[in-house]
Amino acid sequence: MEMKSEHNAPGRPRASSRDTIEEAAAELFLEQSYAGTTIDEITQRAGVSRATFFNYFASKGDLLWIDADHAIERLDERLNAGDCVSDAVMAVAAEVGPERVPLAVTQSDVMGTGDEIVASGLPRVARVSSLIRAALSREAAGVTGGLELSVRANSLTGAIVA
Amino acid sequence: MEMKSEHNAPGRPRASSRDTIEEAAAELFLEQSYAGTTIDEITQRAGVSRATFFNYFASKGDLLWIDADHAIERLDERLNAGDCVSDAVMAVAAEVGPERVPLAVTQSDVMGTGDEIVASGLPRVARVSSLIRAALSREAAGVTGGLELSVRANSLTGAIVA
DNA sequence: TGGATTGTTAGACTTAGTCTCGAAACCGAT
DNA sequence: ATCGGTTTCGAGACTAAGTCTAACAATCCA
Repeated sequence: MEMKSEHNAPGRPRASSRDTIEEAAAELFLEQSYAGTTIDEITQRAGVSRATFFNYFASKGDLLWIDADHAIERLDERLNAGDCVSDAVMAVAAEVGPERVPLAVTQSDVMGTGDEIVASGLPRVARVSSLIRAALSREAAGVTGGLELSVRANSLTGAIVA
Repeated sequence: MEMKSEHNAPGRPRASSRDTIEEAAAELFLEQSYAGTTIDEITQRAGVSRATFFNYFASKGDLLWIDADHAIERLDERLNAGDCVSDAVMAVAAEVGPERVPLAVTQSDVMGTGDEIVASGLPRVARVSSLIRAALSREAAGVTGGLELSVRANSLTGAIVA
């Protein structure tokens, strides 16, 4: 388990661009809306090039789900560590707290449809659902009803989203 | 209720472009995948201009959900006609039948991730959910528990999707 | 014949996302 | 100090989706 890549990484060191980009994006999303700001503007304010943006984020929509992605990773860790499903979910949910409202929510209020936002969020839901399904199938090894499994997993993720 | 706009519409008549586009797209999606065909190719084969495409479809992804959209509209009609929810859902589901597999499904098998496909499908799910929520709230006028309403609506849509 | 209305088209434009290549910054070893 | 190796950063070209505008074509009605 490499923790933080101490200080002897081969190659050029990162210029701490990631945090800079996140901050610039958060600012601009407040000033103008999400849909109203281009990647060019973000990288321009962050003082990095456009190529660097895609070096850190796979798509523009990823910016809306930074916090959620962190939470999902923690959930994954706990599940892999053998925690039971409900415990892991509650623990992670408690960690995030209400002050950590993801940008996605605040933006969906501002924007008209929020259609693109919800679309960008779908892969996260799918991932959580997949994680929980796997964990559930490990828990109840005997019950092989795949469909019922999916249903339970989906209803759980639905509860989480709410 | 205007049925089909008999034959005396003012203005230029449609050149039956819509069906032509749908057919061309279906062909190309089979030959090459969904992601592998551009809108230019589709309109080229259909013999219409690119602008005309966006005159009939709001986005490329809409092509995958033509059948589903028809079903949704029928569902809407039935609900507005006062049918009870479960009856309307069953009726529409019976209408579609298994031979009418939407392109979305066949394509998601072919493609790698199917991520974009599922994203393009989300608005449909949202719409169905919205319709059902509205109908349910009309049915049980007394129960104002908005959250429980949403939960029931969502679980119903989930069942439909499956 | 001459609007009024509607469908079609061409083309420019913006933006997200991909790709390639070269330069910059660091490492360890010679 | 210099030489590879390795990784990040940046510039620019490129594709493709989607928007927009303004012109053109076909039809109806008067």
